[in-house]
Amino acid sequence: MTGTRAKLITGTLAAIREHGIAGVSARSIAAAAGVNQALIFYHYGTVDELLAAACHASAIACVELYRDRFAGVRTLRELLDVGRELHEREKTDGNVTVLAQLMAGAQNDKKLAAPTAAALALWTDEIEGILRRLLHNSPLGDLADPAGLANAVSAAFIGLELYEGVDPHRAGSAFAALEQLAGLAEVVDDLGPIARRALRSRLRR
Amino acid sequence: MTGTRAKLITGTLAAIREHGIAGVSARSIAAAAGVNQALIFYHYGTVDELLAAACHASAIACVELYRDRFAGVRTLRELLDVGRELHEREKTDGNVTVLAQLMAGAQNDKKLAAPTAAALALWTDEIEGILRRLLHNSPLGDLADPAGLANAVSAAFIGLELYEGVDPHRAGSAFAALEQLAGLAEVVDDLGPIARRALRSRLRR
DNA sequence: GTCTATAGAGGGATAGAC
DNA sequence: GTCTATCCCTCTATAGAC
Repeated sequence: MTGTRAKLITGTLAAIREHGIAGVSARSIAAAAGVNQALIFYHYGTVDELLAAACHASAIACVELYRDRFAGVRTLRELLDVGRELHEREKTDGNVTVLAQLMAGAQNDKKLAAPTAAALALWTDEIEGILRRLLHNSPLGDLADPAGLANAVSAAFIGLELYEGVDPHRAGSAFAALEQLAGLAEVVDDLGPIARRALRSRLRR
Repeated sequence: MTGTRAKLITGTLAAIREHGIAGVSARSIAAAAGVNQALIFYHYGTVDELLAAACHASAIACVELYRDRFAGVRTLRELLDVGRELHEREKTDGNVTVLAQLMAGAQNDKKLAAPTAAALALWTDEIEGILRRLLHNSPLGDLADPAGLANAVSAAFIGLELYEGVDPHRAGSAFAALEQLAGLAEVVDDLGPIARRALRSRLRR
């Protein structure tokens, strides 16, 4: 935690959160890390390389932090609760913010695309596992693609965090609407065997 | 179209698309606009002001372009088709890309927050109108909040466009999964009156 | 309204002492 | 590994000629 490389990683994440991808620089990172600016180039060669390393470290750490929480999810309701929790903690923690900024930067800086995609993949793989569990005993199970849905969920979450920083009130109403919608999915999930069969046969067409 | 202010607006949008929010500058904008750099400050005072004006102009024009298309949407399927069309045209047009970059920038540049939120509101208001129509004759109608859902839809779309620039394959699978899910909603929408009543009574609890 | 020129700050990256 | 000092570039914004 006290090594220079570690300081640079946490400093980079702090700088992205504070200044956004448009405002990060070797100087702002070094200031946040409390480290000499030249050390960035000694340890990582270029600023992009450091951003890539920080992106990787952040995703690994954050997914690790939520692994147990994710493993305990048994219902859609619980998945939404974890989402809420993640969203609340975002105000102080800011992991999704970092990912969103890197995604925005990666659109026009192709050296950032691969590390950003890898970080996203860590999240979506985790979510895919959860969805696979949730869908297993659902009448929707064999119709929904867990991997694709996990990607959609991640993308939506990224979009919502960006929305939050621009129009918190509307972002909040979006979260609320999604929870209402999930209530519907729970009802479908909870149908008796007869209704279930009817629904499935309809879905087949 | 040939006035300096108009050139600056279209140049700004081009520069955002080409360089992202991290790479736009008075110089890159002036180059894209084919105009002297000092004119930015003469006409708009600061780069942020120009970004705000371009954001507004882009949203107005793009929503206008899709207004008739939106007005014709009668089913969820048709809404998804418009979404697909918007997504396809995004590769050459890039209006959502611009919005996403401005949202990313607005997280840490509070002068961008209000114009970006206003541009988003133009989109969500349009989508809200569509959803209100779609939900009107649906058993879900009185459970779902059209405004909140419209915000969620917009946020998800922004997230998906960012995803597309970083991992096109996974973004594609996300789109596909959402279309599958919409197929389910269509079935629910298409239930006979008896099943409908049963579903509604379950939802009430 | 448009141009050139430039001030003054901040940027990435390197050389070389320690 | 870490530091200072520095090169050279790009940035925003302004002054002043046309």
